[in-house]
Amino acid sequence: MAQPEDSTDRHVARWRGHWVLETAPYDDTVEAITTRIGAIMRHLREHKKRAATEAGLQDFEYDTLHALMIRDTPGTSSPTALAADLGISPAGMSGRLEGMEKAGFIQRTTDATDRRRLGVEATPAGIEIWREVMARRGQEEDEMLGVLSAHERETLSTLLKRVTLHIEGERNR
Amino acid sequence: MAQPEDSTDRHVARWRGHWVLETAPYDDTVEAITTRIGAIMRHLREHKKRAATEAGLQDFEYDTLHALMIRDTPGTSSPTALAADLGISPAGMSGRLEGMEKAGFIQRTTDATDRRRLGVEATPAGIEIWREVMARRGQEEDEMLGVLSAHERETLSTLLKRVTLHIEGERNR
DNA sequence: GGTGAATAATTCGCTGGCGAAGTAATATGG
DNA sequence: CCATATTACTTCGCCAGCGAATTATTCACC
Repeated sequence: MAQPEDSTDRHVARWRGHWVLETAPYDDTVEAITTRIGAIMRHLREHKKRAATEAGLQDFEYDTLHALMIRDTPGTSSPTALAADLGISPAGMSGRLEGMEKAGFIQRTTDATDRRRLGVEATPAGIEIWREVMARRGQEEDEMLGVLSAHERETLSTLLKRVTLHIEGERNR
Repeated sequence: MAQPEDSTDRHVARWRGHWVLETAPYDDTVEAITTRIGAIMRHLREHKKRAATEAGLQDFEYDTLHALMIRDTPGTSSPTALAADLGISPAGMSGRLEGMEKAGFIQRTTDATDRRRLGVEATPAGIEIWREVMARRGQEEDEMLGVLSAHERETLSTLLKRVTLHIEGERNR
């Protein structure tokens, strides 16, 4: 039962001492949750980056392929829609697609009925390398969450869902 | 009891149909957890960015001040240590400090005993504006996690801690 | 105590990404 | 139908950050 400390415990303990917000009282548990979520994300992000690099992709190339593959229409999109999904500017998208087309990961196709529109398609080579990275990420996620029992994972997922429902609901109000 | 769907539910449902990893069986709950953590992080990150901007700081300036303030020695550090905390290169740090010193948020001081070393200190103005952003972030975190009861927050924090202990333990092995 | 290794920060050349302006094509409405 | 607005992407000028090389200082040890 006596859990050892994680870095967040140390952070919060230090924090409580010299930072008390006058306006809102400082809540250890809230701070601990957000800090731990941050730590987990950082871990996953770094692992993703490593997996991508080892598969021969730059981080942003993998991100682009990934955004392309997880759409409702997997492997097909438009530059504008992709940019929106990725949270980058259309200008940045042009640059990425240029390089990735040259590298053979994606292909730009022209739309027959509207010549302003482009299509972006993942090539077989792109899909293959993306799958490679995905497999590694899946393994890492399983490994990471393997410390929890199936039941605990359900609990965790449900609690997180309450939070995401809340923030997604906010946006539509 | 019948919870509505969040975006992750939709993502996972779509996903299950057209993506099954041959090597490791695809686990809905694991995928849901990581996706939701990602959604929460993105929400917090965007809120942080907005709060910083509204307070008159660029995102990276706030990050720098923050890293400086949450050290064991709050408000004081060296460029190298700060760069390591922030995960940026020493070269990038030089640039940031240059701009932030001009803007009056931090100050570089010389070390009396070792003239290679510099000190970085947050100025009163820097601390003030950082606190402003912190207050907003704290409010947002409280608001976001306010959908959970205190008891549920404890549960969530504990489950997350099991995970962070695991990934932190890995690193020291 | 002088020479070579190590350490701290900066400078330099380059890259990815941004916002704004530009180009090209399609939609709209009088 | 023609003029104007809108939409989709690209180009341009700029900025933040990276890795490598540079400068300045201190440490280590024979």
